[in-house]
Amino acid sequence: MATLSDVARRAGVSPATASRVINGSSKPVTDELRERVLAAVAELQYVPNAHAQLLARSHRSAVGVIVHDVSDPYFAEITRGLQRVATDQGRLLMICNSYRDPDRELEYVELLRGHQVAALILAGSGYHDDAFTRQLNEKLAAYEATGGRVAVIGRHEHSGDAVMPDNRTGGHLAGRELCELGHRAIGVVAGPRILTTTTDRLAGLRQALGEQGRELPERRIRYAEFDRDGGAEATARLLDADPDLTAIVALNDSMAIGALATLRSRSLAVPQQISVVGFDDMPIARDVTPALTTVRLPLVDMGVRAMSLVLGAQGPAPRVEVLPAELVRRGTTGPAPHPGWDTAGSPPDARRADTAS
Amino acid sequence: MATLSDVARRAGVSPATASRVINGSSKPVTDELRERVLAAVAELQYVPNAHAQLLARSHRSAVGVIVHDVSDPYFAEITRGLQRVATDQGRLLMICNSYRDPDRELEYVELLRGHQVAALILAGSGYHDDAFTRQLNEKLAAYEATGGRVAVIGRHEHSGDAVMPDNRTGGHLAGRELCELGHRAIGVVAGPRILTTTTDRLAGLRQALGEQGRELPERRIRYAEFDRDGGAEATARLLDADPDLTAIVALNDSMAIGALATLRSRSLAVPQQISVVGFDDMPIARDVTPALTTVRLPLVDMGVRAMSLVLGAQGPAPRVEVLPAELVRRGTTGPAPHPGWDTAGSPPDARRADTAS
DNA sequence: GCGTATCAGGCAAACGCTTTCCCGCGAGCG
DNA sequence: CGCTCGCGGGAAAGCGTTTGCCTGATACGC
Repeated sequence: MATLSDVARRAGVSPATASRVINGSSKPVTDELRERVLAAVAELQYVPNAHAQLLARSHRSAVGVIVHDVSDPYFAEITRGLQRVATDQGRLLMICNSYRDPDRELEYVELLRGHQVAALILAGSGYHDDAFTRQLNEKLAAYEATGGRVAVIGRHEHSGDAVMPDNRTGGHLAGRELCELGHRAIGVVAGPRILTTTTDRLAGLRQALGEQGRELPERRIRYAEFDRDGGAEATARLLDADPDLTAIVALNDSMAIGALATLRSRSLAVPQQISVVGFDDMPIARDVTPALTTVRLPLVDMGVRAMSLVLGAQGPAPRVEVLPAELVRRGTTGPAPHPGWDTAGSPPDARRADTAS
Repeated sequence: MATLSDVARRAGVSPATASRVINGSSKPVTDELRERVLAAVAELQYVPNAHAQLLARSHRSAVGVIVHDVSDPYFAEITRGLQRVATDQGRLLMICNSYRDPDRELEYVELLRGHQVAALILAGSGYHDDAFTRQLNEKLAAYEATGGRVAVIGRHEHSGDAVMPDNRTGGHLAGRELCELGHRAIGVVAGPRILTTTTDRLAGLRQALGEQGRELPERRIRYAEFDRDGGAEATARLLDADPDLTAIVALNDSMAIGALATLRSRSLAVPQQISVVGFDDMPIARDVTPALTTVRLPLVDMGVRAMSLVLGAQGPAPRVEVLPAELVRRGTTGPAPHPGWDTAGSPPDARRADTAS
């Protein structure tokens, strides 16, 4: 690889001058030398060594991002928001997938710190795991102590800046909607119980049912991976145990899509026989049939806010921005097929009052 | 940030020794000193400066990847394959999104070169743009000249190692299938015509029709963005111009999903009134209703192969691996509603011979 | 007891760049 | 005409590591 000195030599100038020309230093350079340097750069196909540059100007500019999985639409949307702000400010993003492995998350914090990122953003649910939470907090504190900025998205265990989707209210919205539609036998297809996102959403749901004097017994909840197949499988287990369910809340849209697949394979009509509510409002939600009723989270905006927090002025106290959840009614929800006084029997095939999308 | 010298000072050893302890050099160090260094590392929360390390040991280890958009399922799958191999070999991946902007692609090649990546993988369609192709080839050649390895996925304009999905045969499969089902009025929802992927798939399709003595006139093709909304819009334009279409080929699954949305909004029954074939077999294809008939590409495998090529032994000649496409029949295709001898009129609503999924 | 082989550990030179500081030169001013 | 000032350009000191090489000490053989 050609180096700066190669360029300088070829142009007949000092490395200092070459450097100044190449990255437009404020120090003036005569046009003639500038030309010569530029010519040399072109001839040698010179590209500065990024590591050497970053070492020399100890000027942190990149931002590190740790998500569970960028290819998961939830994070893809958040990342879009992060990118938008970062690009506007000429920042490079280093994105790492933890695949929901706490250890990997810890490793990535170190890695990114080692890469001298100016800030660190952790997106995605936290874990109910005190040992891990403590470790992570220590690492983040150490990082912040050296001037690094930190923001988290969707996890409350860290004390710094945070952007929080209102998972609890979202769960509440889903619960209330189903109650109002007359559903009583509601099953929940949940993500891993170790995730705070799961428990937060569950708590809101439970509260909504509670307000109607109902309960959400543990036997009506199935925990599985937070993806399509997890949703399919959990739904199957749920139906096996309790075939009279009239509604299912999936704690994210991927799981909801899996739930729909299972329902389809069992020939259960949605929403005539059973209603389904998702969570997140991923883009695909409107394209399944029937279109998915779900709780919308402003994902892109969450990314935008988090990046703004971290690149903006350092606040005196840690700031927490809570972003609202919103119910989006589409085609997978409808009135409960069995009125409350009827607890058994399959729904009459007549009720085809489709609430089309 | 604590530096190696800080650690060394605190442990009462030289930086050399500290370094040796920290990255387990082959050079022996007494247990006592080792302990002291390790203790200092822990106390200071020391993390080595990655840039300094990469500068010092001029040992390229990371691999650069340029894709159109990781959050697009097509690339997400490919990336999964890339990751798998890279992780196995302890390589870090730097992934960049070009968002189908050729200039950005060029920039990223430079950026990654600057970051001293050991290899470069470009995934995603090439462009019908000679000036760009030449420029890219120059840059890649310059990079290879300095010992970098290069592989491309799904583009033939580069002369180095390549992994190619068989787009042409895939298009052919889709075309033949529809012909065999008796479709004559076939519309195409295509991606941007500047992409080689678009034209390759189109060429295969055209050939299949040609073998049946049919044509694919330009008026039955609409070009749009390679995503859901592009597909929806192109389908609308297609139907407006030619309401008698009995089948639509979308050149990728995202577009197919958009096509289905448009058909639904126009109350056209799929596949009874109109058939749809997608391309790629993204995970979501089986979850729309009806499930999408599509041409499967071994996306993960493409990633695996490309990374293996680039990390494996340098071949004498550039290697090209062509991976086969395969038709996956699901629910969106069925026999043409109008027999060939009838060229007008809307389909009789009686033919409900659903080929269920 | 001396010389040599062995071994742990330190010194210092890279790695490729940025940037401060300094120097020489020509112009402007008194 | 001499002095100062401004300006373009170069020398060199880092930035934080790694690592080849050297040194001093210890152990060993003769």
